[in-house]
Amino acid sequence: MHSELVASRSAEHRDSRESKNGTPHLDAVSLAIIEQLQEDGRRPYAAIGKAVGLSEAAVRQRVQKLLDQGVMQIVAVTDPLTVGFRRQAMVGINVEGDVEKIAEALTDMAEVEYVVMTAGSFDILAEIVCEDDDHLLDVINKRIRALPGVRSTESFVYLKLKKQTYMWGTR
Amino acid sequence: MHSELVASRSAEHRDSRESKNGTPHLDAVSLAIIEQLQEDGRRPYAAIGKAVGLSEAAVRQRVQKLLDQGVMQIVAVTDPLTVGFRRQAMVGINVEGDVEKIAEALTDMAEVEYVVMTAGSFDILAEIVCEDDDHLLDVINKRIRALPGVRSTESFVYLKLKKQTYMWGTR
DNA sequence: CGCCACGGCTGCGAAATCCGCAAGACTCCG
DNA sequence: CGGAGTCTTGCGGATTTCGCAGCCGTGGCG
Repeated sequence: MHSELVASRSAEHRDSRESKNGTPHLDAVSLAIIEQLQEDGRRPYAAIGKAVGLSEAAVRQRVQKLLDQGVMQIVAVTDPLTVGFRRQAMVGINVEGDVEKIAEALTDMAEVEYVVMTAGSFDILAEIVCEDDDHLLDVINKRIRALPGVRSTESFVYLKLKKQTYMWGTR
Repeated sequence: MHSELVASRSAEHRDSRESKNGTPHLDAVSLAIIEQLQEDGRRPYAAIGKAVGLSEAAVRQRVQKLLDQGVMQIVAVTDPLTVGFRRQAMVGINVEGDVEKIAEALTDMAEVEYVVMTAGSFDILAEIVCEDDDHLLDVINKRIRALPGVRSTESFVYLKLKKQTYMWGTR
């Protein structure tokens, strides 16, 4: 079950070439495959192969590897509001001490859907998905602020989601 | 080509029942189907049917409808940093006048991947995906700040993406 | 009440797709 | 030159997808 995107670091068989930060090297063909799947995650391998100039089996193997490596995941995405989660918020967090450690702790919370370390007036931005106000309040005040090292937080409750895309590459 | 999630408003055939805000009604079975596809966007219809207690064809129809309605999209998602976009940022924006109008304008920019209207010290949060610093600078300073009505902006450049999930429901 | 239209579900075959396997081609390196 | 590793290709067989026809429960309407 590949839930996380970044965490997976199996590193079993040494790959072609890794750039120094540890991310696997992606050639133009893999990029093209990803691009295809960003348009339609269920597009058949044969169609993708035709588009990128590869055989069906080749595409299948590359896709499988991309999934195994955690470079990409194929999933259904929705507007949470449509699916019954009525409160969402972005929370900006300031940390004293080990930022990475706090980020890890946030990662472990089920309600936290998105965690990114940033430069600027916040150390961390975290997106939270909750069922209602009580739930949201609980997560922010009882759980996040309770983490040792969290100096302060600022919340931005979502009013309306206007855009959500996954198609860099199609430009 | 369903790129946007929220924008789609075809409204051709009147649906079963809509709640007052215009979002289609989702029963427990459709929720369960979405949940299945959040785990694996390529899971076969038959397997989903077995899991939610429906025939293969029924699942197929419901999935197709969910896609057509724009309730859900099945796509590949990646960490943009891995795919060659080296600069990302969240931008908080303050607006004077029509917030919705600014949000629409942001929606039309290719580099803007995520737009949400919020309550709090920003009116809008927008996520930007760029190829390099110059590109990012250009988008923020030349394009966003140039929009009439944008009072001020604050940028949070991404240092590291720690978590990215799409599995509310699997709790 | 009877009738009909409609949406959703089921159960099939036919076509397309997925998947595993084995063999060839290519690159890199000692 | 040889070998290891990876990528690619080309198959069958199992699986899945797709389209269609039929069935059923609901709701509108005379």
